[in-house]
Amino acid sequence: MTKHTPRTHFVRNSRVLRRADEIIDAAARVFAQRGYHGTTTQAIADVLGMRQASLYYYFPSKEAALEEVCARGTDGFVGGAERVLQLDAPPLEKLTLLIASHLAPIDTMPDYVRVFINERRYLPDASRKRIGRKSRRIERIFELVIEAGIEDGSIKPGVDARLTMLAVLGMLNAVINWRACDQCQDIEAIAAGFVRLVADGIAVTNSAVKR
Amino acid sequence: MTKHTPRTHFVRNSRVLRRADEIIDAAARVFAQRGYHGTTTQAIADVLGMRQASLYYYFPSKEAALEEVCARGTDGFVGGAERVLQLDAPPLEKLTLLIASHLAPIDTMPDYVRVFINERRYLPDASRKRIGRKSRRIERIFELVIEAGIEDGSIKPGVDARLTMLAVLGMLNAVINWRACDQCQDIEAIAAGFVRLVADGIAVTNSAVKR
DNA sequence: CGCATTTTCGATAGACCTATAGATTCTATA
DNA sequence: TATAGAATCTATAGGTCTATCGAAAATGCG
Repeated sequence: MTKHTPRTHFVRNSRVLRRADEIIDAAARVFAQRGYHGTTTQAIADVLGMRQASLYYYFPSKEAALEEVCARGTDGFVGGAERVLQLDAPPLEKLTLLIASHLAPIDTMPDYVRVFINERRYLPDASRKRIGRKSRRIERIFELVIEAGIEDGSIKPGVDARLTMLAVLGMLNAVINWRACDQCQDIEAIAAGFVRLVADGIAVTNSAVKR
Repeated sequence: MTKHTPRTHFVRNSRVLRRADEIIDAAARVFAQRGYHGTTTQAIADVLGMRQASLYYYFPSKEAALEEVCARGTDGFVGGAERVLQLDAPPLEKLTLLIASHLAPIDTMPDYVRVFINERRYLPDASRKRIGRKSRRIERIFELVIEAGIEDGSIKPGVDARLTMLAVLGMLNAVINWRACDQCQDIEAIAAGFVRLVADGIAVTNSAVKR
């Protein structure tokens, strides 16, 4: 009753929510830079100019902060992908939109995405599985669209949908790791380049000559 | 003079070398699984059934072990890529070989590669730069081969060599992260699938109809 | 302004981790 | 088998980190 018990971890008014947001944002930044285990709660507090202990008014543990950062990282992806899947468009166009949609969070919230990609494996079992489900859902959406393309004849029949999906997601997720240091290409150009690569390949197919 | 000073860290006979190898191998395994900062020297010792303190007979620090693991991780890549570059073959064939060659270490020494890819950023400045140079060399080799293809007309003139290189390395390096959990496809099939994707794309180019 | 509530703070317990030091056991050889 | 040197051990200093607790400051409301 009269004990300390900040109910804040359960009920949250908008002020608390906003401050919690700032903390999550700082956590995302530091986790992204130094990795989860390489990050001290002190470092997170430093970003905000507050004391290390004060963080615990908003979050029960460092692990909980990681969980929240990862959750926001995935949601950026899932929402967009799910929306593209619902569209009424030919598969190749959907794939184009999926690629652009997947690059969006990488562009707008790179820290969250980076943490989601690189640090989610350090989550406790329960939440890692939850995040894993979303992650597999994203994969499945790419796979479904590619399969649809094979079925309607717009994608080559021999193509391995699963392998292609893994390849495409691989190149997309890699952007997170080179965008920072590389000559920061604009995201539209990257998307366009990827789409051309995936759709048409880079080889000059001199079909008349070759067969 | 008569002090303890095990010279082992500097002079190494073959016995010491072999044991050091075992330790590095254990370190690679644990680093790969839990990340550098998530790994305790105790966990490395556990793998070998030896005491935590005994590791320090072979290595001056945990950081030095990471350095060695990363070095071996890169060397697997660089050697192969450099050899392919020297070959006298058309660019597209070189690219095919580069892809296969890059997948080889991922297949045969996944722990080292994983650590190299995910943990190298935690190396101290000096060695991180050294590793970084090798890493950039690998990128450059892919880029050179693609550029050569553009010049000799076997690769489409509009292709962005740098972006393509980043895409290809992205999909290749991603293999490390799904090979373990996914239905472990054989590496040859993965290589073949990637080559087809990169060279020809997945879209049905109904050139007669489309233009 | 005075009081209740919310938010932040200082201090630190308790756990854990790297790396060192000196003792001890193992190994090989004469 | 006695001995030197190599390899491993036990113990722990010294440091860091998370999370807690109760006090203090800030906030907002009557």
